[in-house]
Amino acid sequence: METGRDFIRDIVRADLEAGRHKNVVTRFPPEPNGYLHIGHAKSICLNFGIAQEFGGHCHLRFDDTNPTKEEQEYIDAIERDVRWLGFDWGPHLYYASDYFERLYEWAEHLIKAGKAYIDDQSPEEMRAARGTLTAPGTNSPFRDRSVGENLDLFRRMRAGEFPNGARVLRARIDMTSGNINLRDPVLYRILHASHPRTGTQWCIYPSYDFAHGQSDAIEGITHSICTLEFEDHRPLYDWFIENLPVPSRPRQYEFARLNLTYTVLSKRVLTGLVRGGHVSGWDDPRMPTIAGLRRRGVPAEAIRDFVRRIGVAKANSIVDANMFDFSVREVLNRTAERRMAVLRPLRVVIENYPEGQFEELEAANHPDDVNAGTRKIRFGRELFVERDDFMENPPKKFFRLSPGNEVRLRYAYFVTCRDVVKNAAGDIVELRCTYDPATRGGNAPDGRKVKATMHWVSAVDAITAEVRLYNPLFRRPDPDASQFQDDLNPDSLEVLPDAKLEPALRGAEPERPVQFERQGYFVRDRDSTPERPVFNRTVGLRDSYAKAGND
RNA sequence: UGGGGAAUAGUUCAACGGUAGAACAGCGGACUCUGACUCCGUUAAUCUAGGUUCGAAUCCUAGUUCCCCAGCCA
Repeated sequence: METGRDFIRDIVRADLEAGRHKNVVTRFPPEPNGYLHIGHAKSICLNFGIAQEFGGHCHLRFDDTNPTKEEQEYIDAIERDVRWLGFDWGPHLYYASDYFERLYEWAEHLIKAGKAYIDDQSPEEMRAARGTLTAPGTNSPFRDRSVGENLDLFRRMRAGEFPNGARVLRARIDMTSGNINLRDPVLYRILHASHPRTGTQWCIYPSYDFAHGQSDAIEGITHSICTLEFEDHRPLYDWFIENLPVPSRPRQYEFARLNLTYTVLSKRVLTGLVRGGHVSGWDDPRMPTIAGLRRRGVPAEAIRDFVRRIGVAKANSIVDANMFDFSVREVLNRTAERRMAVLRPLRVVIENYPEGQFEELEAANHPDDVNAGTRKIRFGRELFVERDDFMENPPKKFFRLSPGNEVRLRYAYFVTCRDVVKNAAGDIVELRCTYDPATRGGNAPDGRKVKATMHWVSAVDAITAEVRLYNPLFRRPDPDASQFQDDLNPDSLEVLPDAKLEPALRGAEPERPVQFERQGYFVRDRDSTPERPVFNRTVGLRDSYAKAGND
């Protein structure tokens, strides 16, 4: 097992060596209020990865303390996505809501110790009394209620005697603290709402701060790993652990969340994209969600490889999306079988090939893997080639088809363009070519070379398909999350309605990407029908010709 | 002007007082029945200023810049 080197693994290793724990226990704690995205994948790989590497285990725990935002659909989707990513929580599936009763008892414990009180202030009053970043807060007029009164009020809160927002339970810590999280944080609020798991059993719910660390302690989590924005919650996390009779002593560590160029990894924004109809759903292949990436054809292995490459640190950063594409190509180049498909077809007639005649040629399924075997493809008088592979007036560096130029049709013959047929509007509608029968299979006996090999599809055999090309959802490398609509890329989806596929693609399976030679990696989409397959482009092949500015 | 963090090639991450290194991106080349893959070469960095030390990215001091925090969200 390759053990990565990062500051968190260093800490875990040191703790184990020092005998502070005999077993490492981590957890991935999503709130079920949206789908998981590539940023969560970083956390999942970190938490489950550490557990694997050090022989411990990792819990999946839903942080379901806010019933107004959480849904069963998200719980199901999250489980599915974590599993698909390749991780297993075994029997360790938990919910913060499993601990509601114990958390309630611990709240009473704090009240009895004089360390928590019921505040009747309105949200506005509380905000005003909290002070500012530079000015201290002021004590609530309800801060010194008796233990008896606090207990009575808290029990009546639980009993449902008060409407939403009427009162809260707060910790009594320090309204003048420089750390605003310590200015008497809210522990419980009244929420008359149905919870996906506890139904209407409760009408008061613990806050994140009051639930998270205690849940960690209950489960015996040794290393509670979260993102940087929780760094200044750590003193509060520790305060609860120290002031409550918890069964273990977890510690929180923070790392920098993932950012990727040309995308936004914010649940708020992703939810906005879905609800605003900017995408077709959480699994729209343009989405950076796990479900979207899966539908686009990205293998789980590529996501894991990517996460390994980017490392873990505490500095805010934005990873170049090229790194992600690299990992995707890395896996797909190795695993995807090759096929030929013409995305934007241009008809070719081989003038010296007999009408009605066909022959079978053999094509390799993978250039570097003979075990992948071969398949037969049919050649005939009428073919399709890529429109981009022909230029009537080619620039100097263009090696593909042009009038008078000879190229190779992959696995077939050398052909030469003899004539260009246009319609009344002047558009090229057909190419007239000749082939050299001596070059069957793709090599010339006289040793002459061609500078280009092109993919093609036999016209009578071709399957017509819809192909969807995806471009970044945002047009700026660093989109403004607060007004993401302004930065949306209007060309993020490009639909090619008339692609021509070789017949072997009829049996393409979902989640089994193939390479369309010279184009990229594609996968069959679930929108396919028997009559009309639909393919998604997972990622294009690198194209040094286009990159050189030769579009 | 409060509290908490972070600063190393264009980007992401290493170097844990002892030769600043990798990956991605870029550039150049080789190979090629995918202008792919692969291979070779190459450009390129310690936030600033002092100090400690034989020796500092690393330790100390002062400063600069960036990020997070004023939900009854997580």
